Amino acid sequence: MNFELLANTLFPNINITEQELEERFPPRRLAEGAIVSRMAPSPTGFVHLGNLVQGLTSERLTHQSGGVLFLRIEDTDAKREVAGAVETLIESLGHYNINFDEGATKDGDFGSYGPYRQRRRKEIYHVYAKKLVENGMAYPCFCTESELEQIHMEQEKAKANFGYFGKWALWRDRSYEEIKEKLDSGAPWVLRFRSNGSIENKFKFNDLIKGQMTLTENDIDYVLLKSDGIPTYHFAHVVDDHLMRTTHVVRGDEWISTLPFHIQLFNALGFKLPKYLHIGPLMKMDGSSKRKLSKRKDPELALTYYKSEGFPPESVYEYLMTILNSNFEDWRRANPDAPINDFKFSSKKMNPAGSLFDNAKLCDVSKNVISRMSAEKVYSSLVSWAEEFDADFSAKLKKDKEYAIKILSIGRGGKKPRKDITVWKDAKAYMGLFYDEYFVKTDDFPEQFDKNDIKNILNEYICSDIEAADNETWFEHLKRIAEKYGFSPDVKAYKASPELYKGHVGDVSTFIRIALTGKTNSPDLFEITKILGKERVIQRIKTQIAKLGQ
RNA sequence: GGCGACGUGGACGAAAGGUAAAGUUGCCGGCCCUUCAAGCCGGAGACUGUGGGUUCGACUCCCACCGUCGUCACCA
Repeated sequence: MNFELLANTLFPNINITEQELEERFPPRRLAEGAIVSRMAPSPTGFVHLGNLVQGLTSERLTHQSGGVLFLRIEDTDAKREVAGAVETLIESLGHYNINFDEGATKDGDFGSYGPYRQRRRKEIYHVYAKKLVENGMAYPCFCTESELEQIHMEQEKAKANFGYFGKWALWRDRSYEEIKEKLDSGAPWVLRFRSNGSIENKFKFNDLIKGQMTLTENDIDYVLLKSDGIPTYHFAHVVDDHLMRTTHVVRGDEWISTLPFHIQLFNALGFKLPKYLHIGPLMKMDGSSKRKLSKRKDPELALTYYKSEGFPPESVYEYLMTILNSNFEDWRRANPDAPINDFKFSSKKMNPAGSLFDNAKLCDVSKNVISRMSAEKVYSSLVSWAEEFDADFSAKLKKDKEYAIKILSIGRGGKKPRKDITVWKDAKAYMGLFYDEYFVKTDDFPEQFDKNDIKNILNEYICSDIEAADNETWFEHLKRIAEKYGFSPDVKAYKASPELYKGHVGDVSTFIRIALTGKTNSPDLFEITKILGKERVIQRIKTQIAKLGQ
């Protein structure tokens, strides 16, 4: 077989040389140890946690090393492409502080290693496709879909391995004449790799996350170029990551099974193999068994879910960090206020297995993250969330910013801030008591107390100096009221001999709390009183007394 | 079915052959106390998937088995 003739027949119009490409995309001039990595998603419009996990890992690795992070759009499957997907992607990742140094942008490219959309790189792939044909390492295949199905069925029957290889590789060793004839008839064809591997051969491979793995050589003649001349993922990956000078490939571990093929391709093309980091999948409990988070079944896979629930991006980021780097939690405990980028991210600390996604832990992390924010920051984040998901609430917050910030300042600051808000969605219920329109009574008075006692105490309270100078003075009033109605002003005394009292000062404050906030738990009552103001306090309590009178 | 990865308390995960197998989260309880979802203290929960082997000694190394997940497309 004259491979050169075949190559020229297949690719008659190539007018760039490999040499020219090498020169156009020279090795990057970066400091020693600088990592070049990328995100290479398909533009399906669906951005999920897996993307984030992978993006976060690449981002940290590159930027921490003074390297380059770029965005490449794997749009080789036109069927799955969704308009506006690139924009969504950049926005979603930007939301999590993952920003690119180069790559695809909303409507173009930025950087000198492009184009960064694979479909615009068709010519480039063909240079290498032709080279492979010339070297006898690739050949056209004219099998139809149904022929391929037939092969699969026969393999199933024969209990053979699946795939296009060995005697099943129908077009692997056809003559030039046969190929030419098919070609002239206008039959569609794909370009297949001519694998020289054998599944008898195993080899060791070192993955930066999985460690040393034993892999089996690939013996399948995978498709390199689809019938439309667009490469498959495999071919595009190898060509692009070579020309874009990627040093580290971070991707999901579902790719491990085709890794041997990728390695084969790198070798066949004479490219240097990048380092690989294969990340385990995010799992979820489904009944009693684990499974990979699924796009169809699990809304929590989509990044939009976290946004609409009102998880601050920082919370999701920190939670994923606890999963990605096992020493992150220890670091965070030691440095509660340090910027997250001070953490030294290391691929060595990544777990080779897939982890279960734990919503409870995410919530805990989120509570902590929000509790450490300043009231200003909470306010602005909350408002921007509400603008999108709760217009009414957002209007209310914006109408009186100072008031909102006063509310959000309760129990904030100091070493041990309160952790009342987990997600922005919760904020309305938490803050609602300060807005008459949102004020709802959710709890009732404890049944063991006499209604008249409660009424009397509430009455007495609004007659007292409820706007006391300080918390202590205020609490003194409360104690006096308690005493007057047979409640112990001292909790210890009450516990020592409960039979002497109707209750204790804590119960008294519960009455006021329920009347004032509608709930059995709330932040500090004195603080609340100061914010609500005397008139509204009196009004709420009077309303409550009236209700009790019925 | 082939191939591969993974298997430490409910969850996340330390311990890269050496004392009672960290810590976080969740659960339970107590304390504190003007409430609590906060804080403090404590508790339960693991014969490190199973069975062999190497070793003075194994979560750690080797073998087998089991289980879970992934993958076997002109999808990525």
